[in-house]
Order: sequence, then structure tokens, then C-alpha cells
Amino acid sequence: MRDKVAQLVAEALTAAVEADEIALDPIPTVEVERPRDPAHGDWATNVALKSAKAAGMQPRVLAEAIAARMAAHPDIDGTPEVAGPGFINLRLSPAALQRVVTDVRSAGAAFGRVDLGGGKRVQVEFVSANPVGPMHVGHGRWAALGDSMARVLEHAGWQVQREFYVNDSGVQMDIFGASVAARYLEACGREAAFPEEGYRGAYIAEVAAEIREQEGDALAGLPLPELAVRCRELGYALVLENHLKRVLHGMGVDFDVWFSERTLHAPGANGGPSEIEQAIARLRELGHIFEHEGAIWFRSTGFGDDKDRVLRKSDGEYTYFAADVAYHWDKFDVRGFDRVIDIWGADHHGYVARMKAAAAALGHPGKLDLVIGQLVNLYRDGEAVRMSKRTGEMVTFEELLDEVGADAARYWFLRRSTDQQVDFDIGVAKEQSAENPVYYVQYAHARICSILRKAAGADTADETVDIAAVAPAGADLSLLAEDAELTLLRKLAELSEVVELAARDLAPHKLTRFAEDLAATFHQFYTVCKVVQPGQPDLTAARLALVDATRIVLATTLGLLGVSAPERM
RNA sequence: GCCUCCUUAGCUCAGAGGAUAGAGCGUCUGCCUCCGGAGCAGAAGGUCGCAGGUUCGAAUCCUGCAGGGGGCGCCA
Repeated sequence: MRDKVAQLVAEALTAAVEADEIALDPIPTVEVERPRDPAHGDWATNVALKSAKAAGMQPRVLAEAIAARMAAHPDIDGTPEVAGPGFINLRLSPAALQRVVTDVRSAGAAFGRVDLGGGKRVQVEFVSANPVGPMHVGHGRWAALGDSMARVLEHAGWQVQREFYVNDSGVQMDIFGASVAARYLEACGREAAFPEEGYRGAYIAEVAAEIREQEGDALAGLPLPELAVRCRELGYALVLENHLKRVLHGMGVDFDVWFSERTLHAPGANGGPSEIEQAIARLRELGHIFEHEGAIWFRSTGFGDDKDRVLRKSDGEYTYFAADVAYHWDKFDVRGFDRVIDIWGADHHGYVARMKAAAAALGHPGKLDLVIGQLVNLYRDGEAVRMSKRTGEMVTFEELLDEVGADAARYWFLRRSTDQQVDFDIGVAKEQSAENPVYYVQYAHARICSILRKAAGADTADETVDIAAVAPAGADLSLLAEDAELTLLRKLAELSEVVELAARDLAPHKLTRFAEDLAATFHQFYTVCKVVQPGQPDLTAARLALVDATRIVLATTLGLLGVSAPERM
């Protein structure tokens, strides 16, 4: 619709230029926008304001000249109006709005799709927690964010892959193994010195207990270093399979690929170079590597970083950054993604410049987006909940999910823009349902389903009805002429624009905004327009179709957020 | 020291270079013989942190300053 309107204006502008009424060369691109104030119509263009200087005309005079050349069109109501400093305002005809009902109902869940991605492959990598303990609340936010972003990108025409990078290499894994080993020995009733730097959280003991359940006391006789390795590997598998995958799945987040950091360190096929070595070799080939004081450096300052970065330390160890470079080399050069989006916690923002530099150096400038997810501050009834991984005093994300539910948790995380810290009050998210917007939106959906059940002749709310089949096709939609009905139609039509913006800005929170707007618009319609009216079958049919279209758009929007759309609540 | 995010109504926050800056909560006033009141309508509430700049037009872009959150210095 937006493009169609812009084109109509552009044609008028061209016609006016050709008739020598306006002197403009080149003819500018016409952009239309939605006016903030509905009194200014459905679409407005500022082309006259922008071009006034080049044309040597007063903005309003120029706008009048364009408006006068606008051809009549069945989708446009009346004549364009010139307003304010020189805007041209256009109003959609009721027929164009009423058609939205048919569009929505025939497209179903595909309504609102746009083609920004052109089918190109994008990878979204998110959560990527160390497999050494339970997910914390921040991980939960990034899970909601990444998954919703993936859903939005799919709706915007991208081919999306969700990936979890498992940091299963490095000293934190060894510390984890030693900590679990100590707890395991304790569980077997053996003397065990707890490692000084060990993880003290209660979950370590739980992991150890699970291992003991699997293996009995059989491991207790192993030499300590060997036991630590066994515990590391067994504990890793438990955390990954029984915790991370289970919790994420429980909130509706399923990854396509779990990428192990170890594969980057491992020798290649036939004992060839590891991916880290290959990636460094590639950078060397491209001339971005130098050696200094026994270390191998990447000249990241050539790509906007503020200092050069070490890839291999003088002791021969590769840095964490080297693995990250290899990982992204794998994403771009091995797996060939057209675009990669990484969601990192705010504690990693210092790595943005060097990572972007690495992607650019490898020949993929502009293909890497780094989204920094800000932290979550947890409160319970107004009081801050303190958390520390080392002392083990923390609320895990799983506990939060159990307490407030996946829908409320996801919605609450997504409601804030990504670069805002979230203050999450468990009490508010769970108890004060009137204050909780997720229920407001879900309630609108449930209410529609209730209307449809009623229309289908169900006597009680418990009766099962095929909701989608209630509203008949072929209703006379021209009966939808009340202000509240037209306003609702306008809102439904906005979905594709919201998807476009959310995809472009990687900002799912725009969808929560829209969901709340749409729910409010529906509730307003509901109080003004009675849907089921036995004496007026034609009007009832038209309104049922409208209500059904609203149901579809609400469900689709909630679906993009990963939140359920309940038929009753 | 450097980086980064934030600063908009009493509170929590939206805001796509445009027209009279919006929503929710809170406060106040109304609306159920009627499809779900987890709802609706109305009122009050603002020097968009401060100062410059760019622009026909700035909450929005640029620079500086102030205040607050988080982070960084061949650690993982």
C-alpha cells in the first residue's frame, strides 16, 4: 500500500514536471509516511517541502501543483489535501480498507510478510552461555531477543539459522571439572579439598549428584586429575542436555546448530591445521598479521579498532579472540552466510570493534551485526535481587520461568528496546495481571475467540469450536463503515510495516508496541460495535470476518514474539 | 584514562528529520438489563538533562558539557 501511494504521488509529480508546471531536475524520489495524527489522513508525503528549494517555489504552492495532478484512484478517498507547511495528505477509501479483511484471512499466518531479505541466508547467534552452570536471567533475555529476531527476519524474507556457540574450551571448563570432582568426592563420603577458584554454586553439587547417580562411586578411585576431566565431560553433557536445551526448549527457543568451540581448536582433517590456524593463515595471506615479542598479532587498527590484538600469545596459547576470529571465518568463509548477527551481553561490548575489524579484514565488511543486549536487573516487589555466580546466590532463569511463566517472561524482556536495561520485577510480571501488558494483549485474542464461539452457537466457554471456520467467507464487507471499524482495519494493515521496521532495526520491541496498540484498537471497537446481532445477519457476518482477521493478526504478532495466543484464559 | 548505554509526564518507557511530543501505571471523574469489566471513555500532568551547530523544519543528526548504569587495559 505504501509503495502504491508513493507511486501515485510520483506519477503526479512527473506529470506536473512534464507539463512545465514545476521545474525539477532530477525528479526526487517520493516518500510517504504515516502521519502521527490520524486527522492528517492515512498517508502523507513531504516531497513538496523537500523539493521546494530546488524547484524555486513555495512549499505549499508546489504541493498544490502536485496535488492537482493526482489521478483519481479507487483506493484513495476524495482529493488529496495540502496541509501544514506543505504536506500532501491522502486518505484511503473505505473499500481499500475493507479489502484488508480479505487479505488477512486469505494470507492467514503469512499476512504481514515482506521481502527485505530476498531469501538470503542470515545466521543469528545468541545466548552462547558457558556450559558450566545454569542460565541466568540475562541469558533468558537474550534467548527471547534472539529467537524473536529470528522469527521477525523469517517474516521479512530471510532464511534464518539459529546458532548457540558453546564455550566448551578453556580454563573455566577445567575449573568447572575440578569443582564438580570435589563435590562428587564429598558425595561419596571422601575427603576433598575444594579448589580455591572453584565455583561454589549449589548447582555444582547437583551436577555431582547426577553424576553419582549415573556412575555410582566407581569414579572415586580415579586419580584426581583424571577424575576432574571425567567430571568436566560428564558435567558438561548434563548441563548442555539436561539444562540448557531443556530450559530453552521449554520457553519455545530451539537452536538449529550447537557449535562447539572445541572444533575450532581441533586439528583439521588428516591432521591438517585447525580452524584457528586456517583463519590466521587467511589473515596472514591478506596481509593483516604481524609478529611482535614472540606473539602473533592481528592489525585490527587497519579496520577501525583502537589497538592491535594478539591472536597467539608468546607462550604459544591462542587467545579467546583467536577462537572468535576463527569462528567468524567459519561462519563466512566455510559456511557462506550472507549475513551474521551476534547477540552479546553488555559485558562483551568492548569486543565489538575488534570483531567487526576481523570480519572486515576477512573480506566481509558490513556483513556482521553485533547486537549488545543490556542487562536485566531483577527485583522482587520493588526490592533488588542480588546475584553472584561465584557465591551461588542467584535466581536462575529457570526459576524465573517457573515462577512467572514463559509468556510473561518473554514479553517483558522484549518490551524494552535492546539497548535499554530491563528492570524485571518478578512480583509485577506474575501477580499484577492488570498491570501486565501481555495479559492485555492475550485477553483481546481470547475475547475474540469467545465471540467466535458464541457465534458458532456454543453455550459455554468450554465447548470446542473450530475458531478459524466460524466467520463465513463472502460477507458484504462494505457494511464495515463505522469509525471504530475503519480504525481497526487501518491498524490491521500496519503489520507489514511494523515487521519491516522491526527487521530493519533488529528491534522486536516494536512488535510489542504494535500488539498493545492493536489490542487497544480492538477493545475500543468491541465497546462500540456489537458483533453478534441475530436480527442483522449481514452485519454480523461482516463483523465476524473483521474480528477473525483481527484474531489472525494478533496471533501472528504474538507468534513473532514467541508468545502464545490463548483461546481462553 | 578509554569505551558503551541511558537522561522525554509523579513512575516505567515508546517515539520512522516533519504538523498540537505519545502509551501504560499512578491520581481524579464517569460507563455493566447488552458478545469475557483482565474492558471502555474523559480530566489533570512536559523548558524532551544543559549549551552550541546543521536544516525550510531537531526529542531525533553533529560537537561540547553535566548526571547515572555497565564495561575495558597480550583474562576467559
